[in-house]
Amino acid sequence: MRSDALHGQVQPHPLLRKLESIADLSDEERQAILALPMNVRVFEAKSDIVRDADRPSDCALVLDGFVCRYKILPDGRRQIMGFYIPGDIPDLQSLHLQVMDHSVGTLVRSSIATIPHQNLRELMRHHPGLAEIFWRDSLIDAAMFREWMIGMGRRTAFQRTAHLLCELHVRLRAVGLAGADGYELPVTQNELGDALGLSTVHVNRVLQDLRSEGLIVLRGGSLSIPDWEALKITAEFDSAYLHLKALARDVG
Amino acid sequence: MRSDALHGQVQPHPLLRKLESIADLSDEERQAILALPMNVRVFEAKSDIVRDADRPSDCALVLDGFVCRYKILPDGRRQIMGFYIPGDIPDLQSLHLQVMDHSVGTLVRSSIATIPHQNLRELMRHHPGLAEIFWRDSLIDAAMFREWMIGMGRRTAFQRTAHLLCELHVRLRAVGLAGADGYELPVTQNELGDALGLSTVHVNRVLQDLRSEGLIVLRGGSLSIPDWEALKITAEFDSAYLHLKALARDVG
DNA sequence: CGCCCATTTGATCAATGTCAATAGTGGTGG
DNA sequence: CCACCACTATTGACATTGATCAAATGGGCG
Repeated sequence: MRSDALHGQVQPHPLLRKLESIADLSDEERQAILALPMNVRVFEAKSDIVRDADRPSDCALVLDGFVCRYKILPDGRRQIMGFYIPGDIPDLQSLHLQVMDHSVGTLVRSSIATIPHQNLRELMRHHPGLAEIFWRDSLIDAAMFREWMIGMGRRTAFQRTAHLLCELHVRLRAVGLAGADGYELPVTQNELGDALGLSTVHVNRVLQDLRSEGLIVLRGGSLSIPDWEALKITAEFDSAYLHLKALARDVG
Repeated sequence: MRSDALHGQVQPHPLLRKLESIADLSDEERQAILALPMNVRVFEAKSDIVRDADRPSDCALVLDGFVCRYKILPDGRRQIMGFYIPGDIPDLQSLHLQVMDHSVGTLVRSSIATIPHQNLRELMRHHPGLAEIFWRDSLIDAAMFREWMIGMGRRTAFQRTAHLLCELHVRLRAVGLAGADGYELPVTQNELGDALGLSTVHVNRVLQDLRSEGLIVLRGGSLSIPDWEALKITAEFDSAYLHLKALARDVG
């Protein structure tokens, strides 16, 4: 038994939380995770953690904050390809893809733990079960990319925006970082636009539409969702693609 | 030495070709791959290999043909999320994600080898190097999703279409299935639209533009690219995201 | 020959982008 | 505590891309 199982209030390691949201861990595996060497470093808002074309020698675990994966096109336009929250390792792929094909950066001041590839490789060599779980995590990441593709290819700006808000809600809840009816969303409309493939101006209008339909209350980076079912329906949101372990009684 | 190394003309196993395009294999690993049990089955054009919500117990290896990953939305619209060619295993993720969150189907009559999960797991248990390579493959898949997202979010229909044609060319060449200046593209304009997030009508117009600019010659499923550099430039195509092993002297 | 499917064309419409200006808002130095 | 600054949000007018609808053309095949 882990010691903090005695009182539910204690926050376990963010990475443990995350992994346990998508798979079961043995005590041994938990210990091994906790034993990983981590170099914690605080990044200011809007700064890069890893850059396009880098060849990282370690992975970045988000401990606190809000991070995104993005790519800048030749003409300066930016596409954000995913948001990452505490417990996520946005550059896990660098373990097996030497060269970064995009960048990873913070949206707000974030604390990031750096874990050498070498230690991750050793961990997985000794714990094949964990290797599977990390692989699984990267597959879920890919599933999120697919879902975003569906949105950008076939959903309206309105639906797509609602869908993103649903995704973040479910993911944040899965690691205990969202309340029952909302969460902190420290993302500017410009950043939302880059993630959704929309202009800032249009994001602004879509958000107003979502507000006026009573689907969201968004004010100063704080989002609340008065009627989850309604939002879910307009977004055509089905959390199956997140492949979370326990969705039964939860949102989703 | 593998026996067919004696004469370069012999086509090795499609899966070997594919894996060797993204990583180095030892002779032992090659043998192990060749020893995989495969159940070959021919699928007619436009038929499903695996369906959304299925729980597959094996993976599908494309031996011949042209396959795609897609999802149908509630209102019937379709988004194609990737094209798969001989050597690809489009549902590799089913190894670690129990439930399919989309479908995989053929575009043309294709022969598909079915490999039980169990055998793949055993293979990887005995050959951890192969596990890494398969993981790497799934990460490259994810990189392609990201690139498509960039296209749908931030590129015009024109650029995006050109980009897709570039991607397919490089991927087909990497496994020896494309000539120096073109390849067979057995995909209807409707299917292209579903992949690019465009209407069929618009795809038609974009293709005409590409033709009239002399960037492509497309006729009856046969694509030729008169000036690769020109197409690459208009598409802003950089093959880095495909993480192929040898791009040096090749297209890319 | 006739049919089915894919391609092509034209006309019009709707969603979203772009440009430019105006308001908030929070943080900072004085 | 206040004025100022930089960034973010909001609004309006207009431009553009790409969707939609409808119809015609073309090709392959039983």
